[in-house]
Amino acid sequence: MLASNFNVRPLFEETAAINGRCGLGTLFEQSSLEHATAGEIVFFEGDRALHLFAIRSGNLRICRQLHDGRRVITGFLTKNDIVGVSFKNRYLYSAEALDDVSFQRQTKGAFEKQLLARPDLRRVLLSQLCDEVATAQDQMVLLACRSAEERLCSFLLERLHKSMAQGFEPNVINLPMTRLDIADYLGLTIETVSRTITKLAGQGILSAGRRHSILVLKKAALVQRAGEDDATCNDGLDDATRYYRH
Amino acid sequence: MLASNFNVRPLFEETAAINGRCGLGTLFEQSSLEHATAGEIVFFEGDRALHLFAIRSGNLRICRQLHDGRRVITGFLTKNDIVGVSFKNRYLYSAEALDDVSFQRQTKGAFEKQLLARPDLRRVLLSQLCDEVATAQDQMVLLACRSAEERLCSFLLERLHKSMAQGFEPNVINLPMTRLDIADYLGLTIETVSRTITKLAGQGILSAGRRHSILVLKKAALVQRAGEDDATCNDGLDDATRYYRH
DNA sequence: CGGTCATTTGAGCGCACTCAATACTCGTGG
DNA sequence: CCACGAGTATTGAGTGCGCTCAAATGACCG
Repeated sequence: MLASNFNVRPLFEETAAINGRCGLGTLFEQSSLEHATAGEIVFFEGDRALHLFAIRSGNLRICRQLHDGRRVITGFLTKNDIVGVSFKNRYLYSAEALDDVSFQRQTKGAFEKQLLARPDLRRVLLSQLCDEVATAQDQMVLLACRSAEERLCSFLLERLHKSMAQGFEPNVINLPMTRLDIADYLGLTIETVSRTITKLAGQGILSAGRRHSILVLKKAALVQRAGEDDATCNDGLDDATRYYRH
Repeated sequence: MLASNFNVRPLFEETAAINGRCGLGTLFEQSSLEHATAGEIVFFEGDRALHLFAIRSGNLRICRQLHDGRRVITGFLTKNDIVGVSFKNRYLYSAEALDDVSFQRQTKGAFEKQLLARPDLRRVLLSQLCDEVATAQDQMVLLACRSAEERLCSFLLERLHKSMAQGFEPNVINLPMTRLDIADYLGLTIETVSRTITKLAGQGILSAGRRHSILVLKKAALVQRAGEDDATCNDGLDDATRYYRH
């Protein structure tokens, strides 16, 4: 195994800023636009991994299915994300549309070929891979030792940042996924997710208005209940001596 | 985010086979050998990430510490592993010696510079990164929805494969880590790990002899209790139609 | 307005956790 | 070689968080 440790945020913002001009998405521009509606599956876990996909609008969930029916969602994708980067013969997970999705596809061969001529994009690819490793490790920490409330608060904050970045009203969380999706992402049941949201609303921290949007009333309380918020803690870090004991 | 899906096994075996001749380890060969003993910390979470490390012998644990004292082990490293690959300013985790460890180090700059001249090694690096992403996602599935017994059986099988690959006697699991390390890796408590091992031994599946080695008596039972074993299921897959419903 | 699906709410249970005590391992020194 | 001590592991008792099963309510669409 190779343990890595990558410059997530700065590079991510960089790629976000240059997307459409220099991002990996440019490699898909000659492909025709395809569409999927809520519940449609772009590709299945186990399918031959022939293509990569660039999401242009809408949202996807990335799922892994256990043979007994249990499901884990390992991530949610949205505009400007790329999915299917792979050296493996078959996809290790399914990609399913949460709502109306439009995307472009590209064969693996053509993608790799174009990449050979673009050292700058190779670096972007690497940085996004790194981002993914870091995200996966954060998720491992969350799943390994956090309570239901901590998990949900963490998730809601993450979503709040995404929503604000996408231009939603301040303090409004946009949730394109269902409660069941959230549960499968956080390693909880749908009932526990629901109960926890209700509890937070009862404490005046949230106001769960409609199904797919939640208003945050006390962000500070949310941060506190999330335990140490990964995002805010791992970000700046330019000075030494941090939070560990020994 | 960028969701990836990589050719884990074949590439891994390739890198294992060529290690010492063409692997990433060659980039460390001019460095002097350093040593650490059990409990020593090679680098801390939060330290400036200046170096990469190539493990030459012994075992390490990779830890993340939460500010309230909880700890998660995200992986174990051993001979021929590289740690510290990073575009980030600071390490996101600590690396601690489980036993007597010898390693070589290399600055990030020198590593990257040498890599520029070696497209073959760039590919190895990428493949190992992919391996790590796949491993992390397997772990997410394990942590999100498996019982204590499933987790432990999964872990023991994983360790059994590693032990046999390293030339231990057949069906003997070598465990360089403590029960607490195992617990922090599997998202359990030390008591639950201990109880589960006792239970499996009582059922004649294991024989927990000394502290750091376990004899497997019924491997099939272990596989069955692990649920679907990720390794064996994700491996071959050359034919279509696999285990999902829809 | 009715039907379907998503969500909420309730009651009860069980797995894994916590706290606590005991037993084992292994290294060290008498 | 044995006795001792510190760290590690096992075992026991009891509890609680999140799960399961079940029913009611609410949202959305034709």
